[in-house]
Amino acid sequence: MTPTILPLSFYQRSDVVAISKELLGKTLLTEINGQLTGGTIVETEAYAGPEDKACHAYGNRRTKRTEPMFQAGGTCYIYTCYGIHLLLNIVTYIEGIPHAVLIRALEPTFGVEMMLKRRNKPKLDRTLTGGPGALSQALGITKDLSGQPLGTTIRIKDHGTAIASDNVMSSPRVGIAYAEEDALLPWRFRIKDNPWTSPAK
DNA sequence: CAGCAGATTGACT
DNA sequence: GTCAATCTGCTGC
Repeated sequence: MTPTILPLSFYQRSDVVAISKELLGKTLLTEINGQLTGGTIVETEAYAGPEDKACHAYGNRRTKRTEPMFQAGGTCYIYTCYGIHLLLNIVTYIEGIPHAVLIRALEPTFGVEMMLKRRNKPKLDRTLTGGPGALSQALGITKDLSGQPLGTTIRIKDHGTAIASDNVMSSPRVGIAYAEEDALLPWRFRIKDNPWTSPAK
């Protein structure tokens, strides 16, 4: 199987929900100081800018913080949450429309040793890349990478593994109670029965 | 094993 | 000053 890098046109479609689902099963890699780390994407979350109260850019709020989200699809948007956690997003759609996909969990496959070292963990377990904050730390992501295009330090590859829709579970997003009714939208996607996602509900 | 509090940085009102 | 798309560890049962 020859892995191919996803073309920009993949990200620049209007349906952020569809992109979120299709990113499941793809391989996310970072190369930092010559160290290649990453794994298979097993959990994502969709944020549809202007119409989504949960999104930082709701109502086209364009600020210094959300600026990268307004760039064209295929850009990274990295956000500091609660001061200590970095959250990795992939910007989608076209310039000026703040759509993004949050990467929530990976199944570690590349550079596991390196990721363990970064997370200061003795052995591989679900907490290595389970959750956006842990995931960013394991991949060595810093906010310097925010606003950068995919394809250099951060890459997503397609190994040809499509996830059948039967194997995609959707559920409400968490941690965004302030978003009111939009918090109930089932825009959190994960691969069914994959041990690297949080337990199925 | 469930539940809760603490950590800590940057941007917005 | 307050809030934010979270994780971890400690508590008590």
